[in-house]
Amino acid sequence: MFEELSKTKSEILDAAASCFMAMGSDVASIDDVAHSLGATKGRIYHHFPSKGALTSAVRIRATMFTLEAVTPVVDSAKTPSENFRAMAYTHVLTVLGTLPYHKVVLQHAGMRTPKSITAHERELLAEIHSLRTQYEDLFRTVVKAGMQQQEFRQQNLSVALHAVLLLLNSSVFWYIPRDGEQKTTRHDIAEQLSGMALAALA
Amino acid sequence: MFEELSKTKSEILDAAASCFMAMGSDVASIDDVAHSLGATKGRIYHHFPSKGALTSAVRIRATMFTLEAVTPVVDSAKTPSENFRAMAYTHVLTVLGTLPYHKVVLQHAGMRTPKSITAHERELLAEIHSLRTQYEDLFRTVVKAGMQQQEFRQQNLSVALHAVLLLLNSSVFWYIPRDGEQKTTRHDIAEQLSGMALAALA
DNA sequence: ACGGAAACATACCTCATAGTATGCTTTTGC
DNA sequence: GCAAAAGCATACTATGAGGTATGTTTCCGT
Repeated sequence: MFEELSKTKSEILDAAASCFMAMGSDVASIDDVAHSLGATKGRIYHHFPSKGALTSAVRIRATMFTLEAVTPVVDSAKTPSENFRAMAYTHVLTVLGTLPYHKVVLQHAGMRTPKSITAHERELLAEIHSLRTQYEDLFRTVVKAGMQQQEFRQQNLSVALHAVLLLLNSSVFWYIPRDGEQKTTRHDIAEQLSGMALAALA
Repeated sequence: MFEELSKTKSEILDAAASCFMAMGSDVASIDDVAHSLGATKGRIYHHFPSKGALTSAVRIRATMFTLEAVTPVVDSAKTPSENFRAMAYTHVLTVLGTLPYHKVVLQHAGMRTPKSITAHERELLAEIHSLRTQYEDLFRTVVKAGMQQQEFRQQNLSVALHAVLLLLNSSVFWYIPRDGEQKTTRHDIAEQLSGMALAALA
């Protein structure tokens, strides 16, 4: 399940994510990704069987980033409010650190499966769905607990969950990494967005 | 500027928006749109010079829907909180009523200009940017006033604005129009999301 | 050092799709 | 009623991009 990713595969994924972020994963061609690496198609098709598999790998890794970062911050001893705030803050900070990957994820948000698809790609899409569900459940559990303990307002859980998660991802749509990139800036954004998300629930 | 849209043009735009929503505006072909109308490419290319012009027309109309719906609800006599809540509610309700159009808009959110582009398409993209800026300013003004009058929390305006607007659009990603479609459902969603957006600011 | 496998590059094929050129049908203006 | 323009279908072209087959180099184990 958790494939070991070699150095070159990681490089290819980084380049693919950047290209897909800039041009859109449907518009950007394999040649574009290869050219951004100073290479040719052969290198990419040696490691990935198809373009769909490549984009799926990017989306899987994106969810991995946030999943591995947010999971350990959940502390069953703390209150739902405290947990949610810490999770939200970590989420935003992680997303801002791996921006291209998550921009690809949001490009495919709420889309149907592509026109033609192989069996292998179907498995990858199923894995993506599984990972995203697993990650969403992380927040769903906390939000649900918060509502039951009267810390959060009583309202439709799914609607509130998706709304809050999208609010936390809002920076993906406009954030542009600066050259002299201070951690304080990302910190401020993560602080503000997590605060807004918490307020939207409470 | 405000082109009169004939009956057939409106039909084509509706079909295009539905196809683009289902398959993605890059994946769906002109033939797909034409086939969903029971027609052929000739009909579409007679009314729109290129595919880029068609998608731009969809995006323009999407912004028009919300712009024309939300603008009249702003009442300078009311408080920023009251104004924002009414605007947010109207926004969500309008979006849910013209869902395919807004799904196309969000597909293109935060994307660079396509690879090759004509002069006419450049004008359309400029018009899209102008309309969206005009619409965002509608909310920006209210949110800014709310911060100055201490009704809203003091925080970065642009970050808060984009976060709240995306929260209000969150339903686009998961909402599926039901067959026996009660207005109450849409009303509930709009009520909840506008309430969450207001709480995120206050 | 050497055989073989991995890691690429190169050249080519194939096909979907945006766009065009043309012809037919219907409506409209006078 | 008739010419002319609008509305649309059909057939075709052209090109970009996904994918493959094969050659070439680098790396590694023994």
